[in-house]
Amino acid sequence: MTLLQELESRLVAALTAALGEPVSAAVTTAADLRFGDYQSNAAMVLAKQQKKNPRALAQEIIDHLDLTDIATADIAGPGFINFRILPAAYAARMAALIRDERLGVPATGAGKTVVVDFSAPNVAKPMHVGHIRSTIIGDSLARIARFLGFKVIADNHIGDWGTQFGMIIYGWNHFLDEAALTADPISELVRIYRKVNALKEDPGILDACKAELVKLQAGDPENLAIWQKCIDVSKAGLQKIYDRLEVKFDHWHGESYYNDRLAGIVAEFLEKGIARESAGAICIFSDGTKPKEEDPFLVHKEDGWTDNPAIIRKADGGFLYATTDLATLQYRIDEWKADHVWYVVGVPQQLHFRQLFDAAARWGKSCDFQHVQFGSILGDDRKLMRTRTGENVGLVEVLEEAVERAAKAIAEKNPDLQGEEAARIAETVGIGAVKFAELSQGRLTDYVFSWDRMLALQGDTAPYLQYSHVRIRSIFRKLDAPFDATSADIHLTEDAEIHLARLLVRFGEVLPTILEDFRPNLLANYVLELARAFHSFFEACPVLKSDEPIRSSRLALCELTSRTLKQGLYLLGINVPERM
RNA sequence: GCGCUCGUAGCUCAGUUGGAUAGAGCAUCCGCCUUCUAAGCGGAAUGUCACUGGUUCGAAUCCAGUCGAGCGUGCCA
Repeated sequence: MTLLQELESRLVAALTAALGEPVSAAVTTAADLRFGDYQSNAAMVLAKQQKKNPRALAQEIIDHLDLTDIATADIAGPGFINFRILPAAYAARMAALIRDERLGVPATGAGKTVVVDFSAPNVAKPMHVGHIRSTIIGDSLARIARFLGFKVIADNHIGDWGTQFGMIIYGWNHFLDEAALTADPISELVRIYRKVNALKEDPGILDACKAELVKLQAGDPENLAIWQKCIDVSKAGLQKIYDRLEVKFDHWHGESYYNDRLAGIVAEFLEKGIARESAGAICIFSDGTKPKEEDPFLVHKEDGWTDNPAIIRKADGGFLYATTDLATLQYRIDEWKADHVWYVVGVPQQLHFRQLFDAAARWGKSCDFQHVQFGSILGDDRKLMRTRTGENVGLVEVLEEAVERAAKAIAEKNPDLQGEEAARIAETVGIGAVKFAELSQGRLTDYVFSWDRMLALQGDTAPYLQYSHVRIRSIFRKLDAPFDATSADIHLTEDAEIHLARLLVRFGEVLPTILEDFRPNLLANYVLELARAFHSFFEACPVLKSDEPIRSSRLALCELTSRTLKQGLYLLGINVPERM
């Protein structure tokens, strides 16, 4: 049980005793350290319901509150109950956490299977900075869920079957430069894609592209061979980026994986009356089954509310991503026994997911579907970055630049580091900086892409966090004999020590809340606070030069901080160097 | 038109779901390396929480409206 849960259960016991009936109450971390460590506004909430005086009620609660060996409590302001944790209680927690491989994190996901659908780039298009959010946020959520005990299936649902292949095959047949394809396959695919994209104003060419797509989806061997070749080179290119980012998938079930199920699904939807034909296409309509406020299929047009269908088969017989998504969701439930599916996809697709989830419900698929949406990365013009126009910054370029800047910083700040070791650290620091920039902000905010913002190395950044770990390791490097943290007695006397303990205890409290709203930035905030607490401790409290038993106590505190920091950063997908 | 996501310090952003004097980082100013890595620490300064009303003991947070930004709204994904 976390410290917060312990306080909560004691508070509930006191409330029940005071009021003579069971009541629930919440404890939160204190808004300000002046008020203590934790606080509750239960007295004010209940006083309102029962028309009592909040401070008097708070006193009544405190009279029934048993906080022996944990904390002291007092009343403040309009009726807050503030808890101050006893240093001895923190010390006891520290000793327990040092022996706990899970660092106090409860296994809230045990027994549940979650499919995390993230990254999902279109193959044969370059990954640009706009793709970074899904990849990094999704990977972090997958890592966090795994640590919380979920069975996690990370699935890269790549766009390998869409309309762009009509254009690519057309381009392959008309404009392909074989030499360029051998030299740099991805760039060549991008080049022909953009070339055809620019030409498709011509209705003749557009039709030719559509015809190539229909041939492909019908199984034409020549187009299939071109398609396969495109997939292979694209996947190899993507894999390089994922390796560099240390992002791993359990599966790459792209859209093409579900191809042979699509016709059956359309037939089933028609048969069950969920879908019907309209203007030659097969569509899912709401048909007035819901009030318009909560109906994803109704959209307002100039002439009023109108049914806005999800199209699952085009008039020309082709299938769309609503169709593949239905097939995919069926597969994930039937084959993977998913209890939850998290789609880490941008805000612009929210209408699609509302319709998809609604259609799935009508289809009888029960599962917790979540669209984990995130804001857009905008260009300098404050417009969305788009692949088609090709003006935006490539993902590889961003990583290269990040590592280069990190290398420059290392050369400046620690010239002793040289060669291969320096290069490895630059990679860890540079990539970490990019990931942290992404994960430390709320996922819904739109932002304008900026090199300095994404690659900052000062302040609230990954290097600050990595540096705190480096400082800890440097203490242990200077240690003459091996140190066993589990046998140390913990003594907390200095403010900086107590504050460090205060934060170490919170790791297990923070982590489960992240998945309530899918907000890795809460973890980012936590590790920043932890690192700040450590840096203050490091400046204020000598470790190796202090006398026993303080020396061992502080070494144990360092060891626990090191593990917690490393684990927290790992869950954000960020590595820690031994020195920097 | 309608819907969605937003609007917080000079800049970039947090704000634990209605709580106490709204917080960080950057930039600015003042201190700190004969002591475990100064990519650091300590301190100062910085606000009409877009605007107007409403709900209540209490609002950046909830409701209504206005202004502003981005996105979406039938055969792309």
